[in-house]
Amino acid sequence: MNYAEFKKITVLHMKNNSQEAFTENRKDIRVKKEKTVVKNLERIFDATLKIGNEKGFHAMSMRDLSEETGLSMGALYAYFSSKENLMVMLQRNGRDSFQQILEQSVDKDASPLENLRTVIKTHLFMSEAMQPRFYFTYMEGKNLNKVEKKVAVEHELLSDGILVKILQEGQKQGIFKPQNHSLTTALIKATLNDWYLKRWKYAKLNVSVDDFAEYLLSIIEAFCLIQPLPENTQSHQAG
Amino acid sequence: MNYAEFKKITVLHMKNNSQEAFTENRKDIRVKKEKTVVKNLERIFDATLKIGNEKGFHAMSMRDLSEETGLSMGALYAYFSSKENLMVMLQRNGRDSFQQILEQSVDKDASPLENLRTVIKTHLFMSEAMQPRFYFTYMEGKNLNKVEKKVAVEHELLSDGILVKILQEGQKQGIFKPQNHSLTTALIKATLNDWYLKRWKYAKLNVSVDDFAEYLLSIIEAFCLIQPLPENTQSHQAG
DNA sequence: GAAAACCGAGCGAACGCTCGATTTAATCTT
DNA sequence: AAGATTAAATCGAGCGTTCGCTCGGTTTTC
Repeated sequence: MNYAEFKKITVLHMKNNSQEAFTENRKDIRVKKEKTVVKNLERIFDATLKIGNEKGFHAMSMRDLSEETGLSMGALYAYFSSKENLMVMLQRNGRDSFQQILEQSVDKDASPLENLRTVIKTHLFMSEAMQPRFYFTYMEGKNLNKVEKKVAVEHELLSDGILVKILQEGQKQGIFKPQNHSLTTALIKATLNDWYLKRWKYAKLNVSVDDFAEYLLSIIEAFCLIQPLPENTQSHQAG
Repeated sequence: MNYAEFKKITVLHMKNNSQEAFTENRKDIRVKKEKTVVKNLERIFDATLKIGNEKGFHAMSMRDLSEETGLSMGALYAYFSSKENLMVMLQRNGRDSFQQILEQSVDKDASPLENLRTVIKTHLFMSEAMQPRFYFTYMEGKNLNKVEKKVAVEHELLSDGILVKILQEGQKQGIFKPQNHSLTTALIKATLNDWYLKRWKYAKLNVSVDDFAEYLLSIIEAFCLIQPLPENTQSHQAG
């Protein structure tokens, strides 16, 4: 699987997440008609991500958001109860579907190595397709209140668990070396996050998301596999 | 070298960086006596890092800073010309000495492998000793103006260059495999940054900074070395 | 007794948010 | 089909508060 293939299959699944936001935040939303809510929530989310990525969520004023969305101040507050509530909605929204897609990507009948490759690529390709959202979630997560911060941490550990489980299964099958799989996973996640956090660097290095995936996987495999794979024919060397 | 040894040698070198800040920002500072400036700048920097890490720099008000430092609003503004100027001072300060210490840690007579190990540990141990500063610099860097952002990017590329050079030299000597050393470096940096960005996770995993260093190095060596080292006697396996 | 350092009330501007007025859409009546 | 009625959605000036920052006055230092 490469990014182009992934996009065709999965992007549609991720688009209609403002509909989820409607059902999950019904009580905070004063507008009745679902169609209207979905349409305007998407505008609000997109605008918030745009401005938020440019100058940070806290520096974004509701007047900025009003201008960007074309909605008045009053209209905006029909879709969320406060600025913080908007932030929480944005953080929650998409997190569940992210976890879900990651878990669905695991194939029970496939080998641990195949699953390792699939999960890493899925994570990477999702962040590529929704870079502003991932960047925003990472950077603004620290400004959440205690409760929401705890929820975010638990979600991250849950997501880490997918990889840990695959590594453990691989060890059990005698394919992967016995190692600290939680730590391996943490390091893998760090590099996966870097793809959307340090976009400018990889653009400068002329590295595509497919290049990145293959390179990262070759590192992980060199470390984890007991039986090293035959050398890849494509060269990794820079120009 | 482990963290305890590092701390004894290098921490003193990093403490007096508010003195540098004085000489570099003389024109923006109204207070004359160097001793007074150094003392109060350190209080201001420490307080800014503390509050900034708690609630973000933008959410920190000058009244917050006044309370935390024990200085009045008027006194504060004798040490910087604006809130943004304070941010810029903090970002610049320490960056040069960081680069300098990293470069000094490279030993021309040592092997590339030794230098790789030293540089990675030095980076890691510095971020451990000054975690609030590193966290602040990473998280608030995006809120800088265009010029300062460009300076930050150039510094990062400069710092990456140290590792790239070591990897290239290792390849030349036939110790390291021919690979995309810039990309390898980017991935290494991503994991190094994760150490101070996701502190809670490594605390939960009960991983010390020394553990982290050794584990990361074993991954890098598995990927880079042509002649694999004999298996480490200490087990990486989790409990 | 200057000079240096510090103080903190107060300025205009911008903030998050509200609410009565207004416009738009949906439903009912004939 | 057209007008009347009601409900839904939007509007934006204005509220109270807080923001970054200043400056005339006070305290500290030498």
